[in-house]
Amino acid sequence: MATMQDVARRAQVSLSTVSYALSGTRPVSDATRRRIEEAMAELGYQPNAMARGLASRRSHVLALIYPAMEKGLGGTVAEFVSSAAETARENGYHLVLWPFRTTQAPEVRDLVRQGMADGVLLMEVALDDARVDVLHEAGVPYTMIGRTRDVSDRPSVDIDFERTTDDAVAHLVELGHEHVAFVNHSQASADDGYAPTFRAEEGFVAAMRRRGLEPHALRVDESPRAGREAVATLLEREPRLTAFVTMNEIATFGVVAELQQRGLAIPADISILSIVTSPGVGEMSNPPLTTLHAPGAELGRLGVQKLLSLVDGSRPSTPNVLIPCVLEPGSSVAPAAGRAPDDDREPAAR
Amino acid sequence: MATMQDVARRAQVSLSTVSYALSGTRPVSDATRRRIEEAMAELGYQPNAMARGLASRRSHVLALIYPAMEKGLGGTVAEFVSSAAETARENGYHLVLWPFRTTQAPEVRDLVRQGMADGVLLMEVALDDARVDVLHEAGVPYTMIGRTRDVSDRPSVDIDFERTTDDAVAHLVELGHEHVAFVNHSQASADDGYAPTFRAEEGFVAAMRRRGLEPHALRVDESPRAGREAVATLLEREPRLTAFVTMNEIATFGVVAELQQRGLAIPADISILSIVTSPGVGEMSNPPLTTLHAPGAELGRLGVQKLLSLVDGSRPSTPNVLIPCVLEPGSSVAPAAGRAPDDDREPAAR
DNA sequence: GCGTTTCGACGAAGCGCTTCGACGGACGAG
DNA sequence: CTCGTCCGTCGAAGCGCTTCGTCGAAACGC
Repeated sequence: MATMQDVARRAQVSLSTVSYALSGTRPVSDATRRRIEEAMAELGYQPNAMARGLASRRSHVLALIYPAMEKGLGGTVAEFVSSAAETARENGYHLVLWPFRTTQAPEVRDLVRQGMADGVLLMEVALDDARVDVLHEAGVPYTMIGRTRDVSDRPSVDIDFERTTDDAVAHLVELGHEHVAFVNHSQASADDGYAPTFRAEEGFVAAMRRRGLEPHALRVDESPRAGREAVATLLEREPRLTAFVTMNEIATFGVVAELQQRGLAIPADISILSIVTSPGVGEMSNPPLTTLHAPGAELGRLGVQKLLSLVDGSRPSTPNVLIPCVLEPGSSVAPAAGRAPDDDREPAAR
Repeated sequence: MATMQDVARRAQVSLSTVSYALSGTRPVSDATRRRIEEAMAELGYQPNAMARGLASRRSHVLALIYPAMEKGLGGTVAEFVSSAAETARENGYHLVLWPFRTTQAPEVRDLVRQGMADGVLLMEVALDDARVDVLHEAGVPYTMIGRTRDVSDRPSVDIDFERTTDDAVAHLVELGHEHVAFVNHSQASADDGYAPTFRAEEGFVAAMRRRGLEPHALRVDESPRAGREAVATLLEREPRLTAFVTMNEIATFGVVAELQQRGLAIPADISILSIVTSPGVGEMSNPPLTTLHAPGAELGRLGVQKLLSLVDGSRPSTPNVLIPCVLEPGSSVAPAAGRAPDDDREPAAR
């Protein structure tokens, strides 16, 4: 493998001149630069990543701490990871995967100290997350996907749950729905400090109250069976329900199945609006679900960009952002039963 | 950040002795080793990854070239990636993500030359894949997930499509099914040289013929709509069909929907056995699908282990392996219509 | 015309580690 | 008691690059 020294010899210049030509840190005359570029091309030269990293104290590696979930990763996570990796690459960085859960803060600290990563992206932060503290103390640039309890000055990008739940409620209310239930993630997720469970619930409750409506929210285990039971519970609590907002993909399938089994047609009798969904999930139901799908790819891109602005002072800094979910029309939402047909159109959710 | 020099000073030994104590490359007395370990603990020492990499010419990084698919990644890919990352970490390696499609062999070559990765894991190899050639020529250790056209001596792990399709057919035949159709991936995937499309089709055809049965295989686009159309096409071709084997998750939902719409009960009238499925997909149908699910996690683990055995001569080498999919019972497969009820049990798939 | 900038290039000192050759002392063999 | 071995340790030479200080020569001002 050709080294920078080889290039220098071939171009009849000193090693350092090659380095400057490559980095642009100091001026190099056009003639010299040309000779160097030729030499590099002829030798197929590629700078050695380790040497460069050692000398510059810049590994050009970003680490992504992702949830090593037992349940397997959902499509949103995959989309996020993929988009993050791609964005990193476009900017000359590598993305390494660090599978660490909230409890593994010490491991994170050790890895960070090895200087392998210039910055860290932290997915699925819990409300109280020791990993964040570790990163903060270590002084490594980092960006959270999600937010810790205190909505502090810590750099983050996140889904805008308030906006998303409000959009969902608004969409349904415009169609005449007044009795709407919310199928949330499980109690177990809440116990783990999984933030979306709280933020979405609060958002839904607020959105309903704001419109003078009674919110019916339920935390439901991530299983079709629990989804079926949720329908039973919620319909008992409020028989006049005409719509469900769901943020629990697996349970949603149970909800659909149970409603159909009870002879309730979707969307004629009951509407279902599934929020924060993974790509393609809507299509897997019959009828296809109307969804507000999670902006996984966008989060990945923005997260990396934000992190890079922290790592590399020369890039424009980007502010903390909240991204709402995007409406993807399906066939599971219709005007509330009993409404005049001229209300038939579905207004945009935004 | 403490350096090895700091540790050496504190433990009153030379730099090199610390290095030997850490690596075990040369003997170090117990007393000395103890002093060194104490010093390391007191300083919170962690060896610098870049320096170590430069000096040893070992980055301790594995690269995973994964399909930067437009369609978004499926659960199997996510499971694979996650398991690969975890296995790498358990062995003291990092996993970096390189999103490159088949056409980006030059980019792969450049990155490899930068010496960032000790070895490369290549997902979703196409039948003819320039990336493999590049890796081969560069002399980097690599392992393919999947296989190229010539079933050569190239290191790989893969799903055992023959076995999986044969298991599927066997399972159905034991239940009395004689007219079975296969819903494959799309023609487009075949045109891209996507190997599973071919291997599974060949496997299915062979499995049917071996039993004296007529195979009905169809390549179907990855959409529910195409799945519905496939049902129409196949039922027209062979009205006596009692079972579908599907290897196309999105289309499968269309298949289910179309059958139900035609008043055909699943599994009473028609059985559906979905193969090479992502985790959790079965539960998303109503009734839940019986599946042979893809061993994503196992492939990830074995792929990394194989690669490490190539990278690091001191590890036991592992042979090329083919892993079959695993039966996950659901409620979409039953004895063929018209069969006696005493045949009611579902035999194990192998 | 001479001193002073400015520009472009050079040499050398690291970055923090691995690894090779060497060496002193303890120990067994003769 | 002496010589050869082996064990444990040390010093130094890189690994391939970045970056600082420096310096010659061309360009400039008065």
